[in-house]
Amino acid sequence: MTFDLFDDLPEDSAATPAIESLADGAVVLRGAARANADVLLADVQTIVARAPWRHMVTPGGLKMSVAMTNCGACGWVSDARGYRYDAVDPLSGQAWPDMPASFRELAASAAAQAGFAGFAPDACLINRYVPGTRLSLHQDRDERDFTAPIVSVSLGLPAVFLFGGMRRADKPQRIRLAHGDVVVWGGPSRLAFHGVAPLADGDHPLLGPLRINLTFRKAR
DNA sequence: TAGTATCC
DNA sequence: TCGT
Repeated sequence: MTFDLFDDLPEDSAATPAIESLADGAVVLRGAARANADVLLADVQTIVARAPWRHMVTPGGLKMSVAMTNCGACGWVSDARGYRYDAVDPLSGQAWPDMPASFRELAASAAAQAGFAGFAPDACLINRYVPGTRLSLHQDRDERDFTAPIVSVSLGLPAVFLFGGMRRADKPQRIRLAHGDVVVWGGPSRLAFHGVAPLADGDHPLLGPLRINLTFRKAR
């Protein structure tokens, strides 16, 4: 029997190519974070113990549906004053938790596989999605230096990632991201509009009804 | 990047 | 305008 090797692959580990190209400078690394997912998730729990999940408020005064926290030298924050990176967690008045080695190593390895050698992120935004929550189309443009890529790690429930172009009006590609998938975008696509479609219901073996996303940036 | 109205 |  020729296909025995594929019979037991879980649904989120389809026999797709390891690397898929989305655009110039943008790739999906299928399953790149799967092997270390348990370590990554344990590290998320440690971070959340010190920097709890919170729903940030946009400059327009609306509460975001996705819960967030950060680790690293600086963290992305949004409030009535706007979007920015801050070395201090406004909830605790303390520095954000250190970025774990598991995070740094995964981010650097994924970036290198995508053609961005030497990626050393100083910020990791951690997003928690429950079914029904979404992130509408936006650009990551609060960083000081756009030469470094963005590295985005998907854990838990699958999501539809929206990857657009340089103009908000550009029709986004819809990319299904499963547990362990990593997206890297940089260079020509560094400022591409992107977002996440409303999360579908589901129950993940490790996370239950949750999706957790790690987004690594070089903010300063 | 304040605050609000409105729409895809 | 990383929101509804």
